[in-house]
Amino acid sequence: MLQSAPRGAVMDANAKITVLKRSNLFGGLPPETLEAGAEAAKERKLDKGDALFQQGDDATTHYIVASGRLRLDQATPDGKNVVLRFMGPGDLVGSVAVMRDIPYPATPIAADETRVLSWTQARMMDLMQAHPALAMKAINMMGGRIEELQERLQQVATQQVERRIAATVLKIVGQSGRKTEAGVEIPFPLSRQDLAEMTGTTLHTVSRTLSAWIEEGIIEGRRSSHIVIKRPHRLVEISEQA
Amino acid sequence: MLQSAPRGAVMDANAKITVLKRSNLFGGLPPETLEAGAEAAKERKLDKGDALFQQGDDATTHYIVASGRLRLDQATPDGKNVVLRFMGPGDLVGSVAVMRDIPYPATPIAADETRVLSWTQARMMDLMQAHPALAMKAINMMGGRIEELQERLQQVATQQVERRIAATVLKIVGQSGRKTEAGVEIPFPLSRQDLAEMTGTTLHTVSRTLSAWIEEGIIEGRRSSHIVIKRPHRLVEISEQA
DNA sequence: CGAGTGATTGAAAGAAGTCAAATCGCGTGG
DNA sequence: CCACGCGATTTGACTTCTTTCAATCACTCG
Repeated sequence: MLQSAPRGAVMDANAKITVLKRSNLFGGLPPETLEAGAEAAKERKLDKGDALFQQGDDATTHYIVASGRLRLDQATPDGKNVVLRFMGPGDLVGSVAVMRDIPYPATPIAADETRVLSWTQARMMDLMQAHPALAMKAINMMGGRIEELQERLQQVATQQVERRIAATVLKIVGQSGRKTEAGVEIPFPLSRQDLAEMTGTTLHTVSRTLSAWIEEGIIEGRRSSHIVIKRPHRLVEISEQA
Repeated sequence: MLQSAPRGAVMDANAKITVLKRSNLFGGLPPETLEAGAEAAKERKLDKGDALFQQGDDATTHYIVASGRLRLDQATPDGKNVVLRFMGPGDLVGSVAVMRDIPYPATPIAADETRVLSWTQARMMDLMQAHPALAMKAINMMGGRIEELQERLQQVATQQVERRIAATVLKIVGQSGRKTEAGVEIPFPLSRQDLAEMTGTTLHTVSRTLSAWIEEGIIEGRRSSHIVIKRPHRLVEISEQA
């Protein structure tokens, strides 16, 4: 029926509205705002490893993650890489750059098969004009991002590596953890390299640290692509240790 | 005349407008917006070392620095301290917390004698309602803060200490440097401890690093409260060195 | 089964932190 | 005006944490 729908599009209007309800930008707004937002949205599917856009591209589009997971990578001038954050359903991607009219400062890569909704700058402007609460939500969202960055800066600036890794794992667990029989599982692939680039260390140090945790029974066995935490409380202790 | 003006208030309406013109929030907005903003503003003077408010306080007030310099300190749960940034004339203080309705996440301390303008949450809301461009500017300001934090996170996560110190000194020079006969001067007191807390290192390492720079003739002599950079270009090299 | 990618681990080097002590500069009070 | 005391700074010696370098290993995919 919808001949113009992008390849791989499978979400109907209700599914889109459900996604928007969970999002930082539309969450808590009245139904007519959600409907207007859903109507204006396009859908796009990314396979694991695909980039949503490239760092340095002109920022023309707002995105919200519908399902799956994006890893936001920032390449440094000297060829290293920093993982700014992982983003899951409901998270806004690209909006800060679009609103400031600067190039995208990082590249979002699908950590798993991922679906996103998108709005052009113009459409989002119209939406914000028609629904002023959206602008307030945008401010709120950006404030949350600032808070998060300040916390990470503080961690990287003052804490030792093991604490940072513990805190990072716990944050991801808090955002995306799934309870299983064995413990809490991180439901998407998270490599040692990823953790290293999130915590500002090397994959070697991460590997050693996780090996020690496995030894201690804090997390589950080796070389499985999904990390399982068996003793979250112990991780909390590590993340708070003086 | 103005019996209700706070102690130490010395700015007339024009002086306030001049400050607003230079600010991130009001800069570039039409004269009537500036006038409305200036009219709604209160003034406050801080002596060196005074706190504008305390981390953890309810965020009820927006501030803009009129003159002087504030150091934004964040105390960590384990008793350390991180300097989030220095703020000078035109910079907004506290607004992120006010708009998100969360406690102030840090304490701004006057690094020197400092004057600020302030608006209650309600007054600022009225202003934003009456002048929609203000909300857009607020979004822009927050975006800039996010960018800055991402850059610092990247630095702390990937660069060695000397590079970070060099980059930090250069950033401060870019924001506040004054040219003198001897070189570029940072016109407010900046201790080794301050630099350490900005770069995530110890005052010992900062002291050693600056001593080496003095040795090399990059900056000026020791134990003077205002740092003078004699060879900025060399500092740029250090901040970019692989 | 072989290649390739990611992970693990040992050994050595290096960067920065900790501990400790001396020094300097400045303001205070005699 | 000068001695005293305090806080900031400098510096040396040592320790520790991380990284770097180098192999090896495990698992997955073709």
